Amino acid sequence: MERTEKQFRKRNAILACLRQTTEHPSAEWVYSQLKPEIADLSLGTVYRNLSRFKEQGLITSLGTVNGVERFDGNTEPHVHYICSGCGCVLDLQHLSIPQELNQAAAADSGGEVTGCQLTFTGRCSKCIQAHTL
Amino acid sequence: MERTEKQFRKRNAILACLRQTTEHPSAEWVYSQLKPEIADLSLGTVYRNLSRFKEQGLITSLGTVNGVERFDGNTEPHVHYICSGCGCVLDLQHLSIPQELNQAAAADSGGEVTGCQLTFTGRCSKCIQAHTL
DNA sequence: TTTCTAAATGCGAATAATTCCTATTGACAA
DNA sequence: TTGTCAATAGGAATTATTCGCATTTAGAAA
Repeated sequence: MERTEKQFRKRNAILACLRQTTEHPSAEWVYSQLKPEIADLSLGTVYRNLSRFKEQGLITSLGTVNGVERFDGNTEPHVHYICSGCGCVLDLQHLSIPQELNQAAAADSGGEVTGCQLTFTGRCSKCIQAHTL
Repeated sequence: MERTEKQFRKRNAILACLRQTTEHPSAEWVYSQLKPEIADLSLGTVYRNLSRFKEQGLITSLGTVNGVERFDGNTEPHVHYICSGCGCVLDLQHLSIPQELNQAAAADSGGEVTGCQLTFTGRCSKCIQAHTL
């Protein structure tokens, strides 16, 4: 197990990074976080593993914000808020996605439904304040 | 008006293209649709105008599907279904976004809410059928 | 008409996020 | 020790999108 620890050291670090933050980070962000402690980490590895995690369902993608893809280590269905000013992403803890919609969506689309995303956009409080100053 | 017609001929054609289709197209798609009838249309003009329309609120963006941005000429709030197989986008006509959520989202985020997107993902009926064959 | 200005565009270069390719390394089995 | 296979580094390649600049055109002014 010491061996597998070493074998998957980078992979584990990348996943752990996603799990520990609420930043909904980009590949670059993960890279810049881990690089100091893992000197020989390469950006390609971050991309490769994020893509693998995504297809394994270990993480999800929020889509792109300002042209860069953002990931979420929390796979529980929840609602997002994306600020059009600074690009930050918040979890809206007090809102939930009505689960009965999934069946309705499957019926309406005629296909199968595997995921659902509810996202609000607007200017966050920080951006409003900064603009007001 | 004949003059303005000519002056904005390409711009109008691009907007009309978005309005007339339910394809939720990309810039390239719009370009390839219009190019035959407007021989001297350039892709840059399509990008430039789509971006302008978006910031004017005349169209909306769905975000990217397989790395390319997709647009919607229908600005009425409605629910989308994106197929992870072929990348097609459907409008779910029989579902609606609970409008009372906007206030709750504003309260929960602490900022202001200007938009909301509800998107389902899965494999569309065509892709299921193709896979079954 | 002639001239001027500003907006719209074409076209090709530039940018930047992401993916791809190849050599290398390390883990494990035989 | 040898062989195999997965994981990775590093940099090149790809590609959607944006930018810069010269050109055209509409409409106003002279």
